Amino acid sequence: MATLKDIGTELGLSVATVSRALNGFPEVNARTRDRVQQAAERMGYRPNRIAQRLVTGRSGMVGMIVKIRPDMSSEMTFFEILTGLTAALAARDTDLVLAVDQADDPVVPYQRMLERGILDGFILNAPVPDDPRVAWLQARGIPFVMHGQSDAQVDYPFYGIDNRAVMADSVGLLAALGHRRIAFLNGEVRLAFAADRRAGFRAAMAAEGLAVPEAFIASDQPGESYGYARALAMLSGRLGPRPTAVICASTVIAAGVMQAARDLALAVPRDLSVMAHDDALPQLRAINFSPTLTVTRAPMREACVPLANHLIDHIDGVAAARLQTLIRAEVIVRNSTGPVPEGGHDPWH
Amino acid sequence: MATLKDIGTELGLSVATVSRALNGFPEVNARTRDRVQQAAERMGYRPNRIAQRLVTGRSGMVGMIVKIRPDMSSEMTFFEILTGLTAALAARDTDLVLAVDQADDPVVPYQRMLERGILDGFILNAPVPDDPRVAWLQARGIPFVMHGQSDAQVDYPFYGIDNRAVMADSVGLLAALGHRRIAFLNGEVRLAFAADRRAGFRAAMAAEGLAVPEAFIASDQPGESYGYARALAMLSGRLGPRPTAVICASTVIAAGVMQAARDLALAVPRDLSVMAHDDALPQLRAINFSPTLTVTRAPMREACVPLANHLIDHIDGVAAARLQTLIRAEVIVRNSTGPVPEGGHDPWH
DNA sequence: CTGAAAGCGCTTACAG
DNA sequence: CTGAAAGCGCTTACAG
Repeated sequence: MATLKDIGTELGLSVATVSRALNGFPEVNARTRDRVQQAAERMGYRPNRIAQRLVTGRSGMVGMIVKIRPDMSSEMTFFEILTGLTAALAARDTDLVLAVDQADDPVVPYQRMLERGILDGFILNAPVPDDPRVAWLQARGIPFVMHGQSDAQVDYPFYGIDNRAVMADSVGLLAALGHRRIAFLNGEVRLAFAADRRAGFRAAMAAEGLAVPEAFIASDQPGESYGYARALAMLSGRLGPRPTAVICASTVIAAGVMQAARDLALAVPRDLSVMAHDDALPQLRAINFSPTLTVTRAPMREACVPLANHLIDHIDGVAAARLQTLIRAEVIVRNSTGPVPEGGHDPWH
Repeated sequence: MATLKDIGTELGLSVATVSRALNGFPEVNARTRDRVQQAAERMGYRPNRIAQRLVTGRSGMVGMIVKIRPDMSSEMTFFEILTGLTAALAARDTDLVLAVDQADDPVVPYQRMLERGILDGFILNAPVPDDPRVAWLQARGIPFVMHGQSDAQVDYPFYGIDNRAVMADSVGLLAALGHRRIAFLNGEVRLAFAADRRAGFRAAMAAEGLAVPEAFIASDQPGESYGYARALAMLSGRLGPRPTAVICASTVIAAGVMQAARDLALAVPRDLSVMAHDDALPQLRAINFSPTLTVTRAPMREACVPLANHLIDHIDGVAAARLQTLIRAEVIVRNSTGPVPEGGHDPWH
């Protein structure tokens, strides 16, 4: 592998000049720069990242800890993030080091990764309220960015969607169609995003003057069978009055709800309106549902670009306050939502 | 962060001695070693990996390229491998850098990763026959290990299961139960493992003197719906004589076959024997099937230990010939296989 | 048993 | 505009 010294020797220049030429310093003579660049090209020069990193004190590597959950939806999401993130980081000359969390203590895997001593920072995901990882990393001055933050009142970089707005938009859309009995199949409420959505749902329902029976809110790991089972229970009437509309935390859950509707011979949207939040997972596209699914939409993969940039900018010294992005999900009305059945029309009777 | 120099200054020793003490060189005085180790502990010393790597010429990082396939089974498998691999690599003080392959050319992502200049080697997976990545990496002298190799006649390190033996064992077990019409729902034959299994299936059937109608072999990305659809087609009799036993390339496929059997009111194993190869994915355990599934079994996660060690040993200079592991899957007879229906008993008539 | 020195391949003040 | 030198934090022959 050619080094700066090799190029310098070849051209009768010092390594300092070669380094400057290659790094585009303005003071180097234009002809010198050209000669250096051509020689570098010809000799197949590649900078030794390790050496660069030793002197700059940066490793060019960031870490992410993934938690195994036996749930397809989180795996699809993880793949999507992995795709977007590795591309976005590579554009900033940064590598992603992964580890799998199998521990109980939330900070242990971070500590273990840090001890290996080669990380500039972390990408955190799946925040919980008062996430213990935040305090731990902040106490040690380790840069990080939080993915999925939806509360803007924090002092660290994050990227997330406004989950309260998601629920306000969803409830608003259904209420405008006349629905008053709206159910919500949420994700796991121990996660911040789901807690925020639950709060958002309650607030939006209250704002519309609508009641929220306990049976209308469920929460679990996203999965088709969860959606199916809960929808079946709610729609069978076993749990009390039946909802005329269901909001799902994800398209995976919506797939289960749709199946339950089919099994109960309910037509969507005539008998039941269904909508979901859509992370744009390629395996389960809202547009392929039958009928096509009304959603609030915020793609995961694209989100990885600002996510990666926030982290690297923060490592570069940009203040956290300037690295906080809260985006509003897009509302896309398709064919799974419609007016409430007349007079609370009950197709079972 | 404390350095060797800090410890040396503290103790009145040279960095060389401190380095030797910490690295367990035999020549250092026992008391000196103790003092150094205590000081290192007290001062929270962590070796700077970057500096170590600059001088040793090793980065302590290996790469893996994952290919996105919109198929749950490959995602479950990937998670399983990620879990085992990061743990096994960490035990050898090595980090895993991941990238996602979205290109057409199979070597492009490897080239791109290599250009970033910080990898000691690669873990390859999902080999195809005459895999172009092999020649490309060998031409450049880049160490790698192949996961899923099942042909031992190669000159590079690998870990894999003997796929021909898998089929010989499966066919042998069913033939011993009297089955003569055995179908095989294979994976994608463009992948080496599936090509090997197909060859193994044909050879094993021939050895038993059994015919293999074209309709009895299918091949596709593993998935429940594939298993369901193909089993339904075969068992309906539309494609000719019906099989009395089905071998599945994975438990995911077997889940689809079981569902098809249920929908056709066929009892397993009375009317149909079902078996599968089992990668021991925690999300879909053979023991949770009803009836419990007879399998050939070779866990993915455990396989990552020898896989990681082979690669690192190879980077350390161990000859490829000593780093080739071909294991035989275990045959586990459970309740989904039984004697062939009497006289080729046909439950449909 | 320990130390002084060279070196891994870069970057970057400091001189000229 | 270019070069000589110091330095990033280690490892490891080479002396003593």
